[in-house]
Amino acid sequence: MEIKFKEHIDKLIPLTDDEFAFVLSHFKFEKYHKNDFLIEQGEDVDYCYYVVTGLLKLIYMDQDGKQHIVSFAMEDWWESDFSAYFTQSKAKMSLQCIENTMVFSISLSDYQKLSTELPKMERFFLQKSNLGHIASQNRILSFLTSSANERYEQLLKQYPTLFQRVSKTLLASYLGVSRETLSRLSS
Amino acid sequence: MEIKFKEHIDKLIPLTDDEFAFVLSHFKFEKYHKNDFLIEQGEDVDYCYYVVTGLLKLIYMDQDGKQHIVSFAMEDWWESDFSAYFTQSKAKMSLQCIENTMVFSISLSDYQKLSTELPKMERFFLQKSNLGHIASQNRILSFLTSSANERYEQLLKQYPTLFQRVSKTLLASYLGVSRETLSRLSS
DNA sequence: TTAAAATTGTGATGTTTGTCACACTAGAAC
DNA sequence: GTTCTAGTGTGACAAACATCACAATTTTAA
Repeated sequence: MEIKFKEHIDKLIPLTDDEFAFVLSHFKFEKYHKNDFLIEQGEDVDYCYYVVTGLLKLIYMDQDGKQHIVSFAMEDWWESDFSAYFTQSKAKMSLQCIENTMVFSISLSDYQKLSTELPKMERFFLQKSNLGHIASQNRILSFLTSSANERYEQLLKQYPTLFQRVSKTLLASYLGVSRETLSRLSS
Repeated sequence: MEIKFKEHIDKLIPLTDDEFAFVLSHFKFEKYHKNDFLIEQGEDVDYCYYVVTGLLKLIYMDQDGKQHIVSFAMEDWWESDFSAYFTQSKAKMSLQCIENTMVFSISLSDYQKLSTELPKMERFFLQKSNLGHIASQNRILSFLTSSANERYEQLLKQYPTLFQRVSKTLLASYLGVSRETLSRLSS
């Protein structure tokens, strides 16, 4: 588990073994089961998570009780309700396991401590945040430029493995169409 | 101009006058006219911009020649084609003036130098990036949960000033609906 | 194993939105 | 002033998509 985590960081910012041990001391390793909640809408968001293995969904439930998938979090992804995490406010979204999942979690105070004590990690978090921002912007672009059918094909191309791991109902919710419409799309 | 810039940074990370002078030495002050391009699709992206005054649009043009507004950049916003900027690749989007606009611009090498030499600024950029990521996620959420009509009302509530400054055609493009549909919406 | 729950496909129908067409207005350029 | 252009509203129609209903299948849990 730790090796995978180190390799993930090394891809952007190479660390010595000592540095990585120091990084690791700020994290907590946790195992969750399918359907467990890591974050629940309306409650405090104490941690940001790095997914080692498994699969999570970041969901928003609207007033009608309908679930919308803001994001899937697969292996090597960082996820949280970042807005609530950074401002220490109540969660607007829930983070729930689709599969059994193992994560490294870090509290906001440890995140800030680590960033200050080891500038390399601040650099790492900055790069990760920029990449996340870019990914979100691409998703916005796909809503602006593409039909449901095209968004479906783009997703299929970008994350081919997702389709064996996630129900079509969830995929539809991620794409922003009804499950019936998704079921009628070509390909 | 400089004072406004310093106050903007101070809101997140207070700087001494010396520190700010050092920051400023990495930036270039520029004036642009309405309809000028700061970034053109297909070309290099040499700078990231802080908008002092004025208004910009970040646009993507699809194969049919249709323009889609990824973002408006108002006073105090940071904007670029971040994907192309950070990876030093060709722009996928254009950044164009809606009004006469003044900016502070910074090259990627200066951005990296500044981040390294003054950790406070790396902290500042990290916080800005996180906020940008959160804003994008909220926009995604509005596509998932809301009709064109609701998205219009949300935008009206969040940026009431925008409506005196941009045409309805541009607003429609930002909201992801046709200009005719926007024209037919209530409120 | 067996009953209950979740998942998926598909028909019928209504709503939302896009596209094309045209008219009107206001401001910019000459 | 006049011409030109960009912006806007609106009708008619077509396409995309949502919703409701129901059946078939698979998965889950007892």
